[in-house]
Amino acid sequence: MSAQPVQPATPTTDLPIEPRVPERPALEGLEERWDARWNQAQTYRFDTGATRDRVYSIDTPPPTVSGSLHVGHVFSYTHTDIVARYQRMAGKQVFYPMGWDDNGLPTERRVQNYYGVRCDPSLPYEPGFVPPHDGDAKSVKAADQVPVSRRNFVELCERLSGEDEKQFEALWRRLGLSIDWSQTYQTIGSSARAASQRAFLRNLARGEVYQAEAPTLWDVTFRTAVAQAELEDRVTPGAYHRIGFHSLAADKPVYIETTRPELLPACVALVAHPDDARYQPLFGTTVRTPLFDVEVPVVAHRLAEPDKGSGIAMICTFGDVTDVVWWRELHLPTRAILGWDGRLLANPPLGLDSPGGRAVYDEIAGKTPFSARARLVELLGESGDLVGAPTPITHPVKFFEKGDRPLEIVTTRQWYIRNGGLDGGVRAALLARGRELRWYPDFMRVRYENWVEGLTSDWLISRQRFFGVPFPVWYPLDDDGAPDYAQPLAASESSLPVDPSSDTPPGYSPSQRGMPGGFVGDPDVMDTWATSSLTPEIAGGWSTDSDLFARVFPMDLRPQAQDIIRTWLFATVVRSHLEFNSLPFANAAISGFILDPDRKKMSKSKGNVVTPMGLLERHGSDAVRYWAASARLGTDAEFSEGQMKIGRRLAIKLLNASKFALGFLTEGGPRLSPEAVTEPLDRACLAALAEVVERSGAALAEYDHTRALELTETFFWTFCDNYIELIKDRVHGRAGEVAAASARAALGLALDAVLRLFAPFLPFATEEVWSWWHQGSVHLASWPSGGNLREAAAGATRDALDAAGAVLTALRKVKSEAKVSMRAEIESAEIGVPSALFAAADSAHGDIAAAGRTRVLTLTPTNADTPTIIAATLA
RNA sequence: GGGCGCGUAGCUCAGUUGGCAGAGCAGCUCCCUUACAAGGAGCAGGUCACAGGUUCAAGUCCUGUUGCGCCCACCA
Repeated sequence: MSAQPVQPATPTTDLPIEPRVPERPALEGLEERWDARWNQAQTYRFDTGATRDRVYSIDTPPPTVSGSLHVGHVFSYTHTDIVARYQRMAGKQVFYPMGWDDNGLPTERRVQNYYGVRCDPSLPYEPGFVPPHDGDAKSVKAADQVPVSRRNFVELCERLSGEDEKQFEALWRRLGLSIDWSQTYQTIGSSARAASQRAFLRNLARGEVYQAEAPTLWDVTFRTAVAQAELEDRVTPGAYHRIGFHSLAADKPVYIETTRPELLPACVALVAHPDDARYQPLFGTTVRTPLFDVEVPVVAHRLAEPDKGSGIAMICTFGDVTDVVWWRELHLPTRAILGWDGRLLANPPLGLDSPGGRAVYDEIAGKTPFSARARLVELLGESGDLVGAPTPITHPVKFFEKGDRPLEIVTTRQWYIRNGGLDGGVRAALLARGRELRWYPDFMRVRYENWVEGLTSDWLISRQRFFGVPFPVWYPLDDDGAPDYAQPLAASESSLPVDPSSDTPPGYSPSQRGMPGGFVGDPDVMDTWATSSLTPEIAGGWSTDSDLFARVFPMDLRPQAQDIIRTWLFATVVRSHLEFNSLPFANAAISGFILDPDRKKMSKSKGNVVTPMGLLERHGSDAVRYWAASARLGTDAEFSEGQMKIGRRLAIKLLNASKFALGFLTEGGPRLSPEAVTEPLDRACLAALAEVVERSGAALAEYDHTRALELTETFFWTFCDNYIELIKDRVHGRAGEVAAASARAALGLALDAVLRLFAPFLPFATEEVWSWWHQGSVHLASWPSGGNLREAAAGATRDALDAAGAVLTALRKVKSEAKVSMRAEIESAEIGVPSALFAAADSAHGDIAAAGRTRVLTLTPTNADTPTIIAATLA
């Protein structure tokens, strides 16, 4: 994406230079200026020569390019950037790539709507294809979309994604993400397809993927199988229909209650709980289905719930996943009636033989379940088998998360990856991986464990779609032209990526496609998670750049949202566990969501929608980052422009305080010599800062950015409001040159450290100030050293700073109560100081008196907790 | 039905191994301009959801209750 540089940017020196401070420092324009400079200087470029122990690698979430970025993205990507910037300053080479997710249904739909085309893998590639529309083809009906080959479709996708990527990159740059823009990938790109197919082939060779013909949850709109991870329950209205089955063993009908009477022709048994005395006499007998007159057994199973409906249920093939369990465990026959299109099959199922039953089935064949139900309810009413009126209820129904019609269950041949859903050993190993991974916050681990423990099937990775990564396999055709699915023909790894719909398997010629004795390509594509579960491998250059891969894999960090732990995180762990027998990353940082209770009100009154770029322009990027940084990982945060204003104020304060401090460092270059710091107050300030440096760095190393920011911010306000005020007189030289030099050196040392401390949070303001008096970037400077500051403090504690600040507060209170200006002079004051603080306060006596404009200041030890005003006389 | 998280000042939230309840914002009273009015000083404001228990001592640990949010769960 970015041009290749001649050589990696040299980490430039951060030696101080003669400060050049603007007359009126401002935040405006800093984003454009510094983004351009960082880009030009390759500030964030990953050094591909760094050894693994010096590398910190991040498995960045690839945003879906067909969607749009919102404040939630700004929020969580800022958290990651803070980590990246801290690790870089802590001495690591940071591998911080960016991926674009353009694989999957959202992109497929967007390409269709944008260009007016649809993907048809049976078509040949058409070089130079020009789509019928370019920009708005939403009104084009599905039937009028121009069919194109898969390769053409993928090309259009890449073209469209390219536009989105530019906008996304512009936003990330504006936000100040320190991404290495030479490291980008697309999930539908060639290398991602190759990686996805390579991983599949290796799984296949080791027996970790397999095909099975089995009942599968099926979306009738998209006409594709759906995986367990993509399901969601929606509470949906329905109705219990009480229907009588004719019993040969009992003298009256057996009543079941069902919400899906249209599945009556698919009924293969009735089931009740083995302990249910009402139905025990019927176990082992048979009943006949109403209307269809099919003889079915009455069976017992522990999953039948006595208090649900009438306590006895009909088992159909297949109405729900419980039916599948019953069917499998009780070895029942199959009477499928639903087709891939979600309509009832044209022909009645096996065993539906009576002329009367066939006549009824003919009436509903080809109908949707909805209309078949309506007709059957009529017929059941007429025959007297339906008792009373249906009882309306609401109940949870399974949906594809992107679909809007209930899922059906259809028997199909699919590919599965063994993920522990059916294998206790694999499951235990994956649970162990979950414990091996360090989670931030730790309780998110439970979501992983709950999910793995609740798996009921292997991971279904095939989708009956056209756009996506195809399975790199073909099937030999026998002499009758029937495929032999048991003997798939695998592509060679060196040929990847392949498209079996247009490429030819090894050992065959193109003319043998579809011919007896020839071959046919696997028509399906992989689930999008089957590819995005390989982001560490794709970004890290697995099998394409083994040198890079060895330096970055396993990654150090996976940042991601909490709602895709069961999908993205778990799937990535599965693939890495199978391929490398390791975790794909050592740490997982889980972000919370953004809550916006006032969004409606805000939009209404202001008449505009909150877009990320608008926020950045309105408040400044540092301000928005400050808001994001003030929320902890894993915690939902309130969208708060008020918090952004506070961040903005902080950034401006930083500019102004820096301007003040640097004003005293202009002559003869900045003075950062620790030996010059001799005054107790100055030493105390540096001692306090040393502690902040150490605690803040420790917090960032543990992904606790809120703590780090809070520590730094608290120190900074004390620094501005108390320390600077206390030394103002002295730094001007009114207490002599030695005392002035001490203050100036301390100011310089403190400012230097404070800028580094704030750099991960406020990259623009800190870089701006840094440039006033340093060569190079603050973002390539090292994290400040607490030890150096302690050395300059020469054994002092922070007590003098705290004590002097507290006494100064007392003097300010004198003026505040007298309602006079803080500049007003006090003739004389006697302040009682807690004994424990007395020596510390007394050591800064001159500074306090000067800052408090008190001609005669007397400090007296007392037993009170805080300094108290004993006597004061205004001048 | 199971699990996880949360409940602290008007609002948003800190509160570490139990040791005198904190910050910011909002509010109130003041101070204008020699780094900064997108500034500064001061003040006021809490039954730590509720009920038990452990302890010299509980916002913090244990048990239960309750409210809110999220995740999972088997559609008869």
